[in-house]
Amino acid sequence: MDVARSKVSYAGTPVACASCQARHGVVCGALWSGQLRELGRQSLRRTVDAGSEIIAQGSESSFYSNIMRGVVKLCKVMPDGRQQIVGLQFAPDFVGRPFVPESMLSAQAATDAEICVFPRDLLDRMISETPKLQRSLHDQALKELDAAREWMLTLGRRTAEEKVASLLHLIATHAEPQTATTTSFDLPLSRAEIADFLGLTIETVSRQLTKLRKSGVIRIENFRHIIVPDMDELERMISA
Amino acid sequence: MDVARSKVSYAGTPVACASCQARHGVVCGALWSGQLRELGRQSLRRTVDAGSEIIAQGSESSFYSNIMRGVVKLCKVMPDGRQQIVGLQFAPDFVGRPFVPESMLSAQAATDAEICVFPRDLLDRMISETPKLQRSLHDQALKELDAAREWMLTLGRRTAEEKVASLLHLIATHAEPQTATTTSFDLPLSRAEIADFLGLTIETVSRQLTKLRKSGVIRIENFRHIIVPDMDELERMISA
DNA sequence: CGTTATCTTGACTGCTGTCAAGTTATGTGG
DNA sequence: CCACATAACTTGACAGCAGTCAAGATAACG
Repeated sequence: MDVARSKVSYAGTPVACASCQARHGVVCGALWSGQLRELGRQSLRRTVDAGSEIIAQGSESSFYSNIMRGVVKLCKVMPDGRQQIVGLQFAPDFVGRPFVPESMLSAQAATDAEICVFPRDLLDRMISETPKLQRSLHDQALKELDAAREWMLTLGRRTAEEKVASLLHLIATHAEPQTATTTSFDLPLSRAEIADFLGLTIETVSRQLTKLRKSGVIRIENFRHIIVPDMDELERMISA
Repeated sequence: MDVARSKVSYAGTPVACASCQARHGVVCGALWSGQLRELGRQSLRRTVDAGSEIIAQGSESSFYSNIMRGVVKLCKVMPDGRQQIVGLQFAPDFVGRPFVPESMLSAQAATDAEICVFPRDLLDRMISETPKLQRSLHDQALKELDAAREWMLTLGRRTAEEKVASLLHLIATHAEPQTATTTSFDLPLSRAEIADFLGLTIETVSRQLTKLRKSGVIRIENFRHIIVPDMDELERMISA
């Protein structure tokens, strides 16, 4: 792991867990206090900069993580350099591939992020001992599968304009849920990353964002900040 | 379910299970004999014609299935008719979405097929009582997730030629595993279905198949039967 | 204030889609 | 067995959406 670019501190006791973002998340929410204490003892928090790699594609990883803050992108790279983002994960999601140590994809921080790292073999043991944890991780896998298949529809059958609208909708609904029809958020991805998520080029992404801006569906401030005056109108762009 | 187009017979005893294709599959391989007997009592075999629907998108399904023979396609349809195949399943795979009765996708037989159908609430109960079964289904979900993400790379970043080669490779490695470098198989999908799996049109699929045939990578007999003289050469077309 | 990274915009190319015609396989009725 | 109809597939001509290449604008950084 890319320890050089991260600040490390020990989260030695459940005291640290008490106020944790992921305390009631997929993993920790399924543990009883003794297990939580043991996991807390063997876990550590890392602050990772945007762009730094948490798991490398093709490598053996002996760790799992929980996302405490920030956004993590899951990415596949081809030998010739083409790449495709195959998933976005938000706090307090779990990151890792249970049961298979070798990762077929890379996980990188898309934004500055904070993660809680713990040993693979410890969690694997807890999974086998804790049906509730197994069920919880099973649920998370199924949700990721649903999301992946939904995105396959976007990649295979939507136009560039619909793709960009789909991404904005995904971010808007996952990053910071709001009640009003007006929504605003910071994009956790650069134009290049958006292109890699949508199967487009940077230029096409930029052009479609401009088109959505000129048609009044969104406003853009400072490249990264997006304002959606009417979410219903954005949803109509997706036609599904 | 589309019972009208299927022949139904009861598989009342584990005797029927003894010679079953799925006996050691994801579900039945994880049950002890008492459970297997109960599941056998409440399950029934159906022979389904190619094209018939097993689960409808947006409907509540109270059944799960095991595929005994044939190929099942998982498909998402947009309101305007565009559609995307998001997964192919082969015997002895499990079909269904545990824990969520409403299906966000349709499952249809791609070829004539035989499936074993059993009640959702019964299996859900067995899952909660049987850690080994939970684990087995968790494994299947993770494998489907890996496959879905691999296909996202194909949909987003590969050319039409690479997409068609990827599909042939997928079928060749899943349908009938062979040892020799020469491989041959029947396509379980029509040109239209291939197009819906690859995010292309029928015409582009046809053109790329012709191109692969003229370049000697494949031979085509009777539209559906494909011969791959050298699998390595096919893999080189995919560049990954 | 200069340098660099990121993003936008424009001109043009080309891959894939659209539309249409032709071909091959399959099934039905005479 | 043949004539016909239908469905599935292939091929060709052309169009258009998204990619490529290049220049310029904006923001971030030292």
